[in-house]
Amino acid sequence: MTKPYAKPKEMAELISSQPWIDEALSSQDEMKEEDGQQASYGLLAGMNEDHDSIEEEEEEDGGKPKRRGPKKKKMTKARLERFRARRVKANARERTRMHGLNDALDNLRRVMPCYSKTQKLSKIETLRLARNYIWALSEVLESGQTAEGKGFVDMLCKGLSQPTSNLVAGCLQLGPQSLFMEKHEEKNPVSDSAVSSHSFSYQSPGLPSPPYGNMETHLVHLKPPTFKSLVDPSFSNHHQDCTSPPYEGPLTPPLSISGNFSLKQDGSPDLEKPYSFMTHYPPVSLGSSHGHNSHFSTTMPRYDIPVDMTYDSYPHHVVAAQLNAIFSE
DNA sequence: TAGGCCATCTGGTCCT
DNA sequence: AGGACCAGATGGCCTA
Repeated sequence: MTKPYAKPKEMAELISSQPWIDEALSSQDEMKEEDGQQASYGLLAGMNEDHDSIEEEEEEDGGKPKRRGPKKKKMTKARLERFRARRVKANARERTRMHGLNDALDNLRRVMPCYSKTQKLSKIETLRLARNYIWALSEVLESGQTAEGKGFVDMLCKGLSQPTSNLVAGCLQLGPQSLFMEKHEEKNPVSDSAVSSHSFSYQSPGLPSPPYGNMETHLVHLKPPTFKSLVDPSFSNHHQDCTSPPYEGPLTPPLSISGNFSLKQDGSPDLEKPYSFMTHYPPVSLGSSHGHNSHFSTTMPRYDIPVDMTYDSYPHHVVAAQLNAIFSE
């Protein structure tokens, strides 16, 4: 793509040498007011092109060689008006689109192991942590190990910046109680207790001694409230907070533990390689409770899940539903 | 002050 | 034709 913008210096020269641009710039100011945003150089650059085309026509009159391709029309006042109107509309749409994208990203932040209103993860770190989180949970489900300890934290922090790693590790040091408090009182566990007050610093090799968070701390942190009732049967409906509506959408697409990540040699997910969703899990209801799944390790919480639900079909498809809810807006 | 992050504007491309 | 999506450019804000 060629660079469509006039540099400030070029612009200044244009303005000083071409009175017609003054007029155009004043209409830029109008656009700025209409749009409520800063004026940029694009329109000016575009008009510069038009101006060039006018020059070309003049040159052609002067007998110089014609340039191939369609002639550019002069930027008449009517065309300029239409162009401006189109651009203003397009800008508004683009802003709306980006706001939607940011909202989805915010929803994603809320279901990450460390969510803080005051200390937001950057966009790129949010996506990296989300990738790691899904990967780590999948590993936990596949291996039947507990979601605690250095290994889990290591997986979560893979490829993250040092500050984000500190944030995550700090969050995972909190027990479920703290997370409940955080959820209900909108407190910030990171800045309030884990990081700020203790100057906690996570080093990937050589982690501080346990206890870290466990599976419960992760699941209770998740929304919708289904997760809380899953890990704590006493957590009935009246405990469900109102910060997010319950997810009522379809539980698709289901995730496959082994099929979703191409792993590198060191075991980390290889995002360069495409993966395919495998749809071998039938939709299941989470409402009933007919006993427990004996495949979970003894350190895992006991889940009330239907008997027809197998080990590898249960929690990660809930995670999938969660992700589905996030991105289905 | 440099660098990171972000919001916005913009033109190009693809799709309906 | 118009909208969605994308990537480049730009300037503002913040922090080390």
